[in-house]
Amino acid sequence: MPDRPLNLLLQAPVFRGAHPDDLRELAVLSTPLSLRRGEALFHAGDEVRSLYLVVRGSVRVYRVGRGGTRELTLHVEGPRQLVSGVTAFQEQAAPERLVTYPAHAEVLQTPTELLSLPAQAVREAAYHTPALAQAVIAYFARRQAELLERMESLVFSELGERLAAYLLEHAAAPWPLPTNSELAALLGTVPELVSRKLGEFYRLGVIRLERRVVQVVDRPALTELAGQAAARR
Amino acid sequence: MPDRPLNLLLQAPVFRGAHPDDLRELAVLSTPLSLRRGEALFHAGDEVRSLYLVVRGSVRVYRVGRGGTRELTLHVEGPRQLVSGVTAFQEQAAPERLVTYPAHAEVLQTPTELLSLPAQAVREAAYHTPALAQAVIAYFARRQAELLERMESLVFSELGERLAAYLLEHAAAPWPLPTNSELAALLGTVPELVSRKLGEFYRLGVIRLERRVVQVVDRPALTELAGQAAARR
DNA sequence: CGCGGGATTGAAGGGATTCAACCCATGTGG
DNA sequence: CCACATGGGTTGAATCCCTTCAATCCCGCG
Repeated sequence: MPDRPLNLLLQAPVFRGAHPDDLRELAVLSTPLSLRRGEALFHAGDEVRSLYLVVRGSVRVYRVGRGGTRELTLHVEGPRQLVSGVTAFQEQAAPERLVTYPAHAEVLQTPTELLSLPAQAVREAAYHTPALAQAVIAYFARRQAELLERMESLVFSELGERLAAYLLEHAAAPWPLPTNSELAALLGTVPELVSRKLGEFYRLGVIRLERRVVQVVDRPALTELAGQAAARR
Repeated sequence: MPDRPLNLLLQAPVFRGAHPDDLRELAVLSTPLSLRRGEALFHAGDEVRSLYLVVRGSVRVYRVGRGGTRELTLHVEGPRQLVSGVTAFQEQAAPERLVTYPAHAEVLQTPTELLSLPAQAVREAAYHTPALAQAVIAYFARRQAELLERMESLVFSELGERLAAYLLEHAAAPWPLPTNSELAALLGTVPELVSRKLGEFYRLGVIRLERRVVQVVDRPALTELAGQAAARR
């Protein structure tokens, strides 16, 4: 089916409200790619040429610090979400100063399917189509609000609160936890601490944990533990 | 002079590259206001009706946490900069869900002069004028990159490194320090710690400090102290 | 001269970090 | 079928930084 890319684009929140005609050209220019868990989509410092729409699977965008011993996950993007969407709109300040990715991106699930879109073309489309401009700008604004929330919880909340908030977000049903390393990167800490805190919650009886499958038992208590980290939801 | 607002708008980086005709309508709708140090521009939770262009003076945008005992300064905006620029572009998700400021804003200098622009009109203008859309989007992208830098340094660097980096940024000549409270809010900590670290740097001989006027004496050493927090500049 | 806001300093305590050891499940190859 | 390697996970202990509360100091100002 030749216009499947177009449908995918139309369903992405970044382009919400756009008319099919606005996206037809981009759909033609898009190229699909499929990666497996652990594979890198790009590295920090690479030149930005394209942006990626997740079709299936998920991608983690992260930065490394402390001489590589530590990672901070900025976003985890699932289907219909954009990777590097904001960066791709940075114009280069000078001809010799290339725009580069400010973070790394790696694939979390096998298989993960993506649509690669040329950054230049997307920019052009957004500038010249009011509906697209509106959607992109609104998307950026949402993104920034999310980043601020993230930043605030990292600065103001302690690890226990952040972990409790994380657990509450996914508490609908028992679900398998990511590895402690991944959790640590999400929460801005190290695997050891995640292990300790999880054990603490377990001993308190607010969660059940068996073979990495976790279930929230005492939601009020967990909400209490999340403190103000959860107050905003 | 009736078209002074227009000139101010034309000089703002947010609207860089715009044609005067694109901004004429906005200039007419703008209203000037003048505030003094300590006065609030808006509070978190207020409905977003306008965005502000700083003409003279400076404005601090910050969030409070830990039950009000602690503040985190997100940005300090000077002349030609926009306050609440990103938030003002958030469309309301539902008719009953107003868009509200996610942070507080207060004036740092007396006098601070601003131009208030109606959010709705600015949005419309940006959507329908390609040059404006381009400028606004580029501005958002830049802003997000800055936020990421900020977030990274808060997560990865220790207080001493952040303070050293801050001092280096302003090291061109001796200059008067803000109060310790303001510094603390910028660095994500409390005034006591700022005092301690400043004293430490002083005893190390890397800065001179007299009546709140600071001067970087040993720049290499300070760069060393800033560690990776300065490596990216 | 006393007042008040900010700055400094001390001390107690807690959370986070780091390094290291150990466990456990899985998978591989002899 | 077992030895072994591997990658997580868990736990302990030492240390460090940050936090918090409180006392004191300093300086400008009425």
